[in-house]
Amino acid sequence: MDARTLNVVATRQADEPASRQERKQRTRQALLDAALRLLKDRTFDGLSLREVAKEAGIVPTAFYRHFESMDDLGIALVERAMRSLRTMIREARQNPATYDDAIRSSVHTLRTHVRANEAHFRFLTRERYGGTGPVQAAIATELRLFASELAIDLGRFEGLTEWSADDLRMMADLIVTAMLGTVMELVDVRTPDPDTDEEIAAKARKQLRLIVLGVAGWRSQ
Amino acid sequence: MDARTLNVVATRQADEPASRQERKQRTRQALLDAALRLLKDRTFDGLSLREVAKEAGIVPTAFYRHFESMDDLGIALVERAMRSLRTMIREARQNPATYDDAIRSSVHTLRTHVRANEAHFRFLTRERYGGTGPVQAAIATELRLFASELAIDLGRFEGLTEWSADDLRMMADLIVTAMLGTVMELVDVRTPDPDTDEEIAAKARKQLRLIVLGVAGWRSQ
DNA sequence: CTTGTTAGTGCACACATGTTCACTGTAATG
DNA sequence: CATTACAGTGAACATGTGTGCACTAACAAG
Repeated sequence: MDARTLNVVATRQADEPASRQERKQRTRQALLDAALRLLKDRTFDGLSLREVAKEAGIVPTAFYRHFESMDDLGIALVERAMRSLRTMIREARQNPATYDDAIRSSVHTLRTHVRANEAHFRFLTRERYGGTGPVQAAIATELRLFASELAIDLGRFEGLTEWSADDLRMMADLIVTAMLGTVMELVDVRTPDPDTDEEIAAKARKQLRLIVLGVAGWRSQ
Repeated sequence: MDARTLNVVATRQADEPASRQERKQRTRQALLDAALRLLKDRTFDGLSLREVAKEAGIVPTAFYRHFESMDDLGIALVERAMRSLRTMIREARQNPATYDDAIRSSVHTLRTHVRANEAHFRFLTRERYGGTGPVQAAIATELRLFASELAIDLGRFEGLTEWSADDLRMMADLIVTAMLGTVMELVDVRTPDPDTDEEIAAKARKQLRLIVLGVAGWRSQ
């Protein structure tokens, strides 16, 4: 049913001998991938060390050669997923001329990046809202940071240059929340096809347009 | 530390004898409450039957007299939590005169109801985004329904009477997402105090105002 | 009063879990 | 070539898990 084999460690490029640390990194990555794969229909704290080890094709005890606990693995996962997110943001940032261009291109890169890194984004959104413990905390921190940067970016748009930092932050938070909602929708589709994706993207664009239109009439109370 | 005792079953009103089915319902409720209590810092699928039974003060096997599985318990929990939500909505619905009144009173009832039923709302938001399986599905369905009703309500406001059903739905979804975000913030505060609550409420009001202001400039593309 | 129903008990089972420990084979280092 | 470092193994542990079964005691119905 699934092309990816269970024993990921065994799946190396044909017969690369590979150095020692290279192989180590490889199984470390295999553990992360295994976890990500299992997280498709399980919550992080409904996930056991043994399960992940088995899925990665190593014995449970070998897990400790790479992470000192599942929480540790979780944090590493957050870091990897956030790298995906940051890559996306950088691409979305190439200064757009108008609001409409910004919206259109942002939603486009969101859509493509989510589809290209489904597991990462699923993990991020799931654990952001549903998680507990260090993992949820780590994600919350990263996203707060991300919203701060967005607030700064927003401050450069016309009509927003006079806004207070507080108001910019509230708008940034609204946008982040709305976009995470969009990510959730994309990632929760069981069999993705371009039509439903476009539907979701269209809705996201409309939501952003609605928010942006509000700027014209805004005065802080 | 916590006033609520472990053995909830034993905690009945002094010495009410109570009928047979009354007592049954009582322990059923005790199981639901126990689960809700444990869910404060655990995910639903990181929750074991034995744990819940122990917290409720009964032996694991007695669990089956009330629910046939944990998923079953989960669904019952969704129903109870949704009753809280519906009660809230009904209160928020008393037809307000202006947009501003609607926003102010809605956010107020949101805030008070969330604080009065923290566990319910925490469960709802957590499992909405972070959950898997039947529980998450049940919540998703209920919230979709809720958004539909909100869309209809919105259609009666001035400036929105001409909107297409699709656009109303997209606006309703945006509002629901934003408000769930607010619920999350409220429920994630470790030590709630009126000041931070008011801060969160103020941000929610601003976000709603921003959205509503967008209505004036809207034309569907 | 007798009888049947049933919420809750206690024991048992076959697992799954996290972690420990002594081990092995092989790549890296001298 | 000899030695060391170390990723991965396999057996073992104490504990937690879901669930089956025979049970008890108290209530409800006849």
